[in-house]
Amino acid sequence: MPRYREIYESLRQKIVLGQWPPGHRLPSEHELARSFGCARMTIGKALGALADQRLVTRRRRAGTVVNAPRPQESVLEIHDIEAELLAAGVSYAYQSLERRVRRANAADAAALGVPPGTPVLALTGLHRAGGRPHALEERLINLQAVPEARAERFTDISPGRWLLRRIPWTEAEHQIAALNADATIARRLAIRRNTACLTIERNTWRDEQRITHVRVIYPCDQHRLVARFRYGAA
Amino acid sequence: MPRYREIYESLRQKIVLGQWPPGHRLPSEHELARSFGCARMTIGKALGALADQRLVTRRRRAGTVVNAPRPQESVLEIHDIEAELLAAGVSYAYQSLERRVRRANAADAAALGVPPGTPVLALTGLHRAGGRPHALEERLINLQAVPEARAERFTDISPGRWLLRRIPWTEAEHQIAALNADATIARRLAIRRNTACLTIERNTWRDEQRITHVRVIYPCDQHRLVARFRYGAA
DNA sequence: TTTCTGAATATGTCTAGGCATATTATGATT
DNA sequence: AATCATAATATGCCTAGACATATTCAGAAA
Repeated sequence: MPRYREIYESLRQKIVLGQWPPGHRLPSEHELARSFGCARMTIGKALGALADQRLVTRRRRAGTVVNAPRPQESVLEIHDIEAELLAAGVSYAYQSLERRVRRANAADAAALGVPPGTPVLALTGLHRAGGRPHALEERLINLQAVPEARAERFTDISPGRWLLRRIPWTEAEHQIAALNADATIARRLAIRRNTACLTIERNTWRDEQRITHVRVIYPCDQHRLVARFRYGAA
Repeated sequence: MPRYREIYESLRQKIVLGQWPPGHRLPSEHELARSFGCARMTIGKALGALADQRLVTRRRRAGTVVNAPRPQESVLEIHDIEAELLAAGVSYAYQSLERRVRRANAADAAALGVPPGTPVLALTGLHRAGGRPHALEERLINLQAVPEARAERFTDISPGRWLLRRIPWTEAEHQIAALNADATIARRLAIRRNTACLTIERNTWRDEQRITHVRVIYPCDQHRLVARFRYGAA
């Protein structure tokens, strides 16, 4: 284990176990370098890592101070449905239900964040796991950003995969919510009306330009999202 | 802007805009140092930041290689309910519905991850926003880990806040799911039976020791989780 | 051809020092 | 007492060089 990591761990312990409470000021880099017997830059690397993890705040002249624990922050991994199912050893298939090129109406424009009239590709499809409906996907693709999507049929390739391979994205936003299945959703997912479903909406950007908006609907018994977080660790 | 950050941004652009596709090998640190006219350590800092963001993978002798885009990873912030409501300018109150000290039964043991028979504190409470029910909370606290909770009544202080201030935690796991409100949930939240609800379950550890398990239930129209992610940025 | 061994190479880490800059503390002045 | 200029200080960033270590590549040996 490299020296700076040892120092990082040693300082981290003091913080997460409460020995150095929030607000406590750490010794200066010079002092730490002396006490650990290393160069100041090595200490700087360890303290920088603590700051990256938001365990401490560093300000010139003011020094390095222990932060209050963050509320509840977590890294959420929203996996590719296909990869997830294949990893679980379940067969996967994508089935196209609707495909339409149109000029964005008001709802499209709001969801995708483009001016009304922009050409969009609207797709609805079903992800099947082991032959049974697994999730319903409603997607809008901005054809100004991804003109080559116009030529693609998406009859049995998931548009998510297709896009992920082709279009580099720089920013994404997820919104997670619950909804009661209406008649259409219930029919397509082969569940009873009013069954609670988990929905994940995702907006994707490439440098200010909107690429796609997608809403994936999972029946409540088929999916949960898991997010794990270790306080002050990579 | 510091030099290493300029270099980081310059390299990042090449990657996220597809100029350097996945699999592409970057010039060596020495070459980059020469072309940017700086010391190797400055390049190392920039490349290290790219690696932290998982934009590249670095291996000795093999060099630095552009990664395939990550599936869909996001930073999820699950805010403290009270802070969230107060920030929105809505009044907040916590109302205790049940409080019971008992030895863990099978369900408690499974949820909290402790052996059956361990003393636990089981709490049920309602978060109210503007006087109306906002979320239902079901919590188990491991009294072996937090003995001082036995003395606390939790009649009008939210146990989440109380714990957050007192107990340093090192690891947390969230699970997000949807469920149909049963009769009890519906009554307590003043919603109709079968209304879809978003549930967030959270397990908290302190160095291997389980501290608490909590499930928060939100009616579908009262809450959505938002997670944002910038590809390759802090 | 295959396998092994050593050389080359890129990164990983570290040192010892330097200048820059933000912020705080201090002391002088009003 | 209040304000302001100045000095002290801690971090932020950087250089130039060094040794360590993992990995690959090329050539030698079987």
